[in-house]
Amino acid sequence: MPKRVDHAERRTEIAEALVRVAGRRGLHAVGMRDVAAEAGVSLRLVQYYFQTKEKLLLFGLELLAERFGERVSARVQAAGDTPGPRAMIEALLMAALPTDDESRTFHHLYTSYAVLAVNDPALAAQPFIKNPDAAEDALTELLRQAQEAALLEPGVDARLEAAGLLAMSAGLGTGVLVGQRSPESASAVLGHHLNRIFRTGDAVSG
Amino acid sequence: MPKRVDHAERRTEIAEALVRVAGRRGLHAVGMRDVAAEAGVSLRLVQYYFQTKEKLLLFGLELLAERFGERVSARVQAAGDTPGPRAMIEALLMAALPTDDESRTFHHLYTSYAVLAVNDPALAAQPFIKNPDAAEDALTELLRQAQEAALLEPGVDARLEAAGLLAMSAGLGTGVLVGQRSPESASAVLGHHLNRIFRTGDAVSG
DNA sequence: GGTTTTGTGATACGAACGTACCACGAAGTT
DNA sequence: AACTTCGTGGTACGTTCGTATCACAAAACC
Repeated sequence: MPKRVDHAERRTEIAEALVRVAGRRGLHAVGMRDVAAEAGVSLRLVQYYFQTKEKLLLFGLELLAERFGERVSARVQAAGDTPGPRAMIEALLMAALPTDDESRTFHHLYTSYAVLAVNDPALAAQPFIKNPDAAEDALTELLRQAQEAALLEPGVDARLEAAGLLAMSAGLGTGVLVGQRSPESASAVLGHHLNRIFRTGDAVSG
Repeated sequence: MPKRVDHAERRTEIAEALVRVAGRRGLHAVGMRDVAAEAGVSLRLVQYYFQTKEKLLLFGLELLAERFGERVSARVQAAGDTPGPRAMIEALLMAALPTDDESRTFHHLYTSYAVLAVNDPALAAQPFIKNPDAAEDALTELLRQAQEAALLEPGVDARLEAAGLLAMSAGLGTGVLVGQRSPESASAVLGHHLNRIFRTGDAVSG
């Protein structure tokens, strides 16, 4: 029976099953058996490709981060067609809000991992948790470009602003996730803050 | 042996033990036996005062919310001595940042509960999770007062601003919690945003 | 072609968990 | 004084979980 199989591919399939089932039932409620069932393989196989649950979780986080990074990039690039850096900045921030199933799952699981990371050094060491975040650098750069194009109000510090906006987006995301706030209201808040940073469109063209 | 005992008091003691041990080891890792040990009582007693683990968790969340509310109120009122509404606003926002053990535990556990609430209707229905938040109303009111005193830049929408600031504070708090960011850097970000909302102090007095 | 590696299944094991049960002594009640 | 209620201890039960073990067939290798 054993055809030679691509380990990396198999691991990805299983980790995807992990993400799916954890998104549905919560990361805390997911066991090896659930992942196996969701992936349509035996428990043994999950053990075979990942030796331990911790390794599976770690890989799941990597996958999650990678997939979400791709999603955000795609959205930002798609917004690149629209003229002006604001469209890209908005795309970056809005992509992180839990507006559809995919981003909801992402927010949910990322927060779950963040909570686990508080007591788990191995998780805390993962780049996606630990890093000053590629997103912050990217957003800072976008803000700088807007600044050079004289699109921003004076007195804006690009780096601090980027950090604040991302934190706000994350915080709003959690609010949406737990049902405190609608996606529309979250994006209204974000929009208002962007309005206070960008100079008014009319004034610029006039 | 059985002296008559105050149930409410006992329940509080046990729930405090839950909060302590969960803050140390993570909510997901806490069992009834751990709570019993931490509270210095038998497993049976935890069962006696709370029939089920779910009820214990629910009560723990209530306690957490109540205690933290008191903390924030105390800080805000203490800042009331300093002239100007900005001090109070800053106190409100900074009190939520995980700068010491107490606020760290609060952030950690609140986030844990929020994650659980995604898949647990009983938790999601808890006021502290569900409500548009007393904090948002309070902050909105403070901003309105500042606005009437002509302390804010024009174009600020008090309610949207309040929501954004709270979300930012929460997001920054998570960053601090997982070690992405230092408390100092978080409060710098918050401070910068407040600076952009408040009119410059020099200009006001001059 | 024999042998080692590789992929897969089934199942067992020990620990931990939430909960339930049994027992008993001290207060309170009548 | 008899009886009921309340607080408490100890412990057992059934489940679930992560992991380990045994077994075996198809492929790869020499």
